[in-house]
Amino acid sequence: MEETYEKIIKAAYEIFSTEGYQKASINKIKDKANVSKGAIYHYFKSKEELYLKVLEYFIFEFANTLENIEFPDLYKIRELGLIYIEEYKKNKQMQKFLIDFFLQAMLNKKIKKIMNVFLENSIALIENKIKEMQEKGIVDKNINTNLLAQKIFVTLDSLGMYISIDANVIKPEKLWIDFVDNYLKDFFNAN
Amino acid sequence: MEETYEKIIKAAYEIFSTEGYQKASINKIKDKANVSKGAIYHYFKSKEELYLKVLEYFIFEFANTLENIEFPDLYKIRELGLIYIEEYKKNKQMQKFLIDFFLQAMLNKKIKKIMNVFLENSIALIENKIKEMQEKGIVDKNINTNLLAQKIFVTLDSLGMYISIDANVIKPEKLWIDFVDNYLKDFFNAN
Amino acid sequence: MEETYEKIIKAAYEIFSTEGYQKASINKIKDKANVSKGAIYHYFKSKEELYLKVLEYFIFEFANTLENIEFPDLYKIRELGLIYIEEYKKNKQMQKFLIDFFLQAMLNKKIKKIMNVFLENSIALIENKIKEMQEKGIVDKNINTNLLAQKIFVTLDSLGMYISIDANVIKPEKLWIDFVDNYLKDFFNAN
Amino acid sequence: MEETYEKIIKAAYEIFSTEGYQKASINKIKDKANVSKGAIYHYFKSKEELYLKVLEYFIFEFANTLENIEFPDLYKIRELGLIYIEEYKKNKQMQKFLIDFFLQAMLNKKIKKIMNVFLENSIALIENKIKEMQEKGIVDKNINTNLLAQKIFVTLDSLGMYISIDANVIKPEKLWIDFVDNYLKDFFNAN
DNA sequence: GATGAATGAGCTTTCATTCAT
DNA sequence: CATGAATGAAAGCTCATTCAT
Repeated sequence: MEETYEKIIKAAYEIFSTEGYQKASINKIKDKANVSKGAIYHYFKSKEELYLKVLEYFIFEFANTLENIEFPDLYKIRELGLIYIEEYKKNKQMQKFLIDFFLQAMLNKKIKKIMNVFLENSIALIENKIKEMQEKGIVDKNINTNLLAQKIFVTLDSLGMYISIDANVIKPEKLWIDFVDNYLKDFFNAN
Repeated sequence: MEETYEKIIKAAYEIFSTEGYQKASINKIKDKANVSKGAIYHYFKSKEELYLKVLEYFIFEFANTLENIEFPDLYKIRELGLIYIEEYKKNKQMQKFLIDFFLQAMLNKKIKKIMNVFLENSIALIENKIKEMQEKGIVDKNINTNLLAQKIFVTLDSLGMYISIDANVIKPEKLWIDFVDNYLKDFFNAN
Repeated sequence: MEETYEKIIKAAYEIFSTEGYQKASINKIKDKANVSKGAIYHYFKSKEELYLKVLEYFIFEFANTLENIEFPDLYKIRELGLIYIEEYKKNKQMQKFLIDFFLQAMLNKKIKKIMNVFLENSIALIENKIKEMQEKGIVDKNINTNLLAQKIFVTLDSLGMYISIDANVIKPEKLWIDFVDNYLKDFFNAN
Repeated sequence: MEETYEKIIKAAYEIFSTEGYQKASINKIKDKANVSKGAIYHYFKSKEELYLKVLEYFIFEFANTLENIEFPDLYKIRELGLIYIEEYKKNKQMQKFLIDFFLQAMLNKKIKKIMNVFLENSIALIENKIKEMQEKGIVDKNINTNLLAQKIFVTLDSLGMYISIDANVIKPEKLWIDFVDNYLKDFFNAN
């Protein structure tokens, strides 16, 4: 059944995101998924391949979430950021997975490639949203949409990182509000 | 001799920063350091303790570098950032080490504590530089120096991360110049 | 297959009884059993657990042997003791295992518990034999059967110990005959 | 100074008697003795030699204790045994050391030799006490003094063993009283 | 599809011992 | 006399992977 495949992917995602790729073991994954070791090797030829498939799943979910976010106006963006930060504080798992994804990208060329595609897609998605807003006249037509998208992505990404390690010197909400008010607002048309 | 201790620390730093904490093995470290396994365990009671000592060493070096950087004026800051980016592209080791430091901070409470101290100190150092500039009249007296320090640190840190994974969608130089010209310049007094 | 499990138990019993728990190594056991290290850890989660399972096996065998011994009359008991001493002199392995079992019981609470159960069962077995003899009128009806059982067990156990270290000042046969003639005979009914 | 030598012997005795020979490590001994590793190897050429010297020390102390015990009459012997059992219940260290001594005697020929000498001397000491009592007319002149000495030694030794593992099926006091009243009394002259 | 027995390399760590100082 | 740095073999154990069933 395809059920087994999905059970493995989900269990693997959980273990990878709590332990990191290296420390995660096939044994823990099989226990979490409640399948046999053989079942895992039936669907995935190695731990690395399993990780790559989990990355695919993660990236797909991530893109989906991103796609469904609406950026109607500057005020809403500020609100959304704060909600997103709140979410992060509750669920640090995704951020753990992401940071390990970065680390593995440094150590493994295949993963580096996937990371690049992931970044490209994420930024393209944000850029598209910005372009839609340009068409609606919300955002200034003369700006470099790609650079703005990069900026937004990098800002959210780095905030998430500091949240996930409970860095108490870094104040994500303040940085976010500052970012929106002192930076983003310049690209929005006054209404 | 203290020589052996330092040889181990330096070799460990190299191995940890190329392989990450989990994948790094005492065997590889001993080979790199050209010492015996026993020598490592003579100085460090476990792999974890060795890592903690390497962190200390890393943080000390990092603070030293930070302290010696001069921020005379906005133009120079822009230049310095670009040089720093160039350096990073050549030597990705430190950034790899830093990202693994983040990951380990998520998985291990002792390391999380050290990470917090590291962030506090780094931001305090930057804040001091900004205060000096305020006294010299270079920077606006009314700004929140701590938030600005956070901002600078977070920006440099996240750029370093994307550099180290050769993320080609992210253009660190452009983001840096944009950051200086559209954000930092507001805090500087016009001359 | 169950075969492997048994091969490991038997090899482990041999190594444990010739080297003692601490000196016995998984490597020696795996070589003796002709299995891989992984196979051992597939069946037993640690060296300690393996030892506990070997204890189980040993205790089962011991109880079996005890149960099959017949104590028809005083004369036969004296004979049986001598045969048993002769057996011991030839095969010191069991006694070595037993003495190490005692030592480990002092150092490890789990083993101490097992030792207690082992002693209880052994003494209960002997006590039952004595009660049967009471019913047949061979043994005096008024004696404390439990104390007598303790006495017999302790005597045999301590003799075995001195045999296994080839203590030449201790004469097990003489002590045994003395025990039967000067102590046991008082509990038997004259015929 | 000779002080160091003695500090090592005493620390080694403590560690050997709490951990057993195999598990005891030179490191733990040096920490307990508060001396350097080199100091240990200055006085003892190996762990084995150290153990042999500790055995010497132990045997000397044991003989001393034995020698100072007085056996004036049967009633006192019974009392003494009970006191001795009480002592054992409080301090199990010596018994632990003794049982490990037995185990090591099975595994190592040098230790086996020492064990034999130890047993010979202990039994000889007891035998001498019995002979003194014979001369005083307390004990029957026609008995086999050596066998009686063996009997007493074996009984006390085995009781100590069961005490040290907290064997709750074995009742040392009852066994001792039984031993005195049903066995020993036959060898004493009526008064 | 799925199981889990089995492998063996490699892991971290301990340890008795040596030796220059 | 005494130190403690250094060694390297061997310990218990983990783990990704293979494969017969």
